[in-house]
Amino acid sequence: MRIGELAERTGAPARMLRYYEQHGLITAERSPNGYRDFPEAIVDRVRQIRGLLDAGVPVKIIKQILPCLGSPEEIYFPVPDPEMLAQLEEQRDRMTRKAECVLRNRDAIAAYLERVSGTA
DNA sequence: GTTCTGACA
DNA sequence: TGTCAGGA
Repeated sequence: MRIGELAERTGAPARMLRYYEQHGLITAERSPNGYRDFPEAIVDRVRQIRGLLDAGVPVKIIKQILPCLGSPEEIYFPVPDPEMLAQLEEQRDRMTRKAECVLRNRDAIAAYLERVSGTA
């Protein structure tokens, strides 16, 4: 499929899909006319990438763990690389802190909403 | 009409 | 990331 269709099916703008390809997050064949030709399977891959990106995982890290993502959403390393493991641990901690921050703000907003709902 | 590359308020 | 340019 061409980039336009993939964009519609994944919700990721064509602009971003080209960006992902540039950074090796996804690969695409080339039609005679130069257009990118994406395989059916990358729809799920793009969704995984977007999920990671939305979670705040930098492209650099995604590039490392992407090849370890099976069809499901599980992560496993057949041969754990010490350096990669260290980076993933840092990433995990960053995500933990961010998650806690998000939760705190959600609770603050929820509390505010409860108070004003009584006012209205 | 759709996509391509490169660049930037 | 959005968007414009200049081509194909």
